Amino acid sequence: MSKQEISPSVIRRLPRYHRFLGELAAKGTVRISSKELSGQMGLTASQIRQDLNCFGGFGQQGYGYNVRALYDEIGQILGVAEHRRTILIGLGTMGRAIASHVSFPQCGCELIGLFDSNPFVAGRDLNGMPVHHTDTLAGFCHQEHPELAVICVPENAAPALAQKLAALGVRAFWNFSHGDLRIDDPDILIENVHLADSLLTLTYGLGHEAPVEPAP
Amino acid sequence: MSKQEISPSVIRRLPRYHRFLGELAAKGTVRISSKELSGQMGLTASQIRQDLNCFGGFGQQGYGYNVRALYDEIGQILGVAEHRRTILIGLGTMGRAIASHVSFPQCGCELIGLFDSNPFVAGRDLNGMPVHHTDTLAGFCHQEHPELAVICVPENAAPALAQKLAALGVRAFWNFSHGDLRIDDPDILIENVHLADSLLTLTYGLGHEAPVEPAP
DNA sequence: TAGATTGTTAATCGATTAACAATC
DNA sequence: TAGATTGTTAATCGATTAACAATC
Repeated sequence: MSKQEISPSVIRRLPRYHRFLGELAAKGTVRISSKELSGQMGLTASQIRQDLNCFGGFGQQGYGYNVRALYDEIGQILGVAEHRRTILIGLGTMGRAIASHVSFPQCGCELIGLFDSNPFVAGRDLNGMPVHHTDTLAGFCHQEHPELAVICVPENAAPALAQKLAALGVRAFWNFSHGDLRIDDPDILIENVHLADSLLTLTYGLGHEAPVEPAP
Repeated sequence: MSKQEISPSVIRRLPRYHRFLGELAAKGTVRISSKELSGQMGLTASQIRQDLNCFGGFGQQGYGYNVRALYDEIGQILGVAEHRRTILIGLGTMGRAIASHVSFPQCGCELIGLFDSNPFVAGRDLNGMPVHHTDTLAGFCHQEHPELAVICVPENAAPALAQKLAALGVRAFWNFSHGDLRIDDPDILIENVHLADSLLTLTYGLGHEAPVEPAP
């Protein structure tokens, strides 16, 4: 129950557990054993039990886990029912795609503001939400106190923007600008997303096929 | 020089090294020590030297590493100069953003075809590239032999599509559909991108602030 | 009760860090 | 040469897997 020190590796796996359990629940599966789940997720049963036990005994010997209850527990741990006040800055292709494609409410986030520095974009709408001009950011933050900012501006604008937002009270950054964000305050959370990094692992993988060499 | 067995953790760090070195090179930095680089990247110098030595001695004692040479070496290892024939299927918001926002050439990939199943989208253009109808996929693959497919279709359509493409010779999948892809062939590479998973780590982090408890 | 499956401890494995001799 | 910094080995740390007693 108490939150001790959960290892980052475990935390990174939680959203995936949550997704799989959600799908099982949607399919009407009532109970599942760590063995069965391990088969579906491509993990070991041991690891699943180890992971879940970081947070407490959610299962029952001889039975397994109740899918719905486990789904809810993990959702609770992640905070999917929160309403983290979230803003998104930069409505280029990527910003628009993130705003439309990512389900913020399902991630415990409430999108309360969209911003762009282009006067032809600011003033318009996106999915029924008004887009504000970046110049109004400070005033907005003083009134609305967003905790989380999604950064979709060009690389050169990102560091200064993040610095400014941090000073305005934003405590977490989801960064899609090329180039890693770094803020010295250790209490500020930063998640740098680099899609190209992900693609490059495939490029690497394709380049090293069947490197079968004759034995020495 | 020979490619032995490089650990996945090292491979996942390579794109980031490549990015940082590219920026240093662009700034005109000629040489860098593992210590200096470690400071900039937030790693230990030890880890950097360990990582780079998986591939051979790129540095020079008493001097450090030549930025440009190291950048080129890592690019070489990743395969950034390749021309992996790549197709993208599904031109919803996300598909369009990926097509525009990700620099495929810089990742060693050549985008040779865009596909969508919506007849109002197929036949049109995206950034000067024609969008084909998904029905023409088989014929296209027989002629053009794409190796890599970017999957941006809805979750329910993704598994069947991937299966079909795998049968048509596609060897790597970059999957943006919600829900993990799994193909039993171990030679097929799959990179499942789940942006919501990344956002949820921030939600989790925000929810567990200052859990300072009184000492027992 | 017998069977199944967890929670949990112990063993293994891999990845990171530290240390230092080699060498530019 | 002296100083710096690598390449590389050894030590540490953390994460995964295996095993099994507890228990539903």
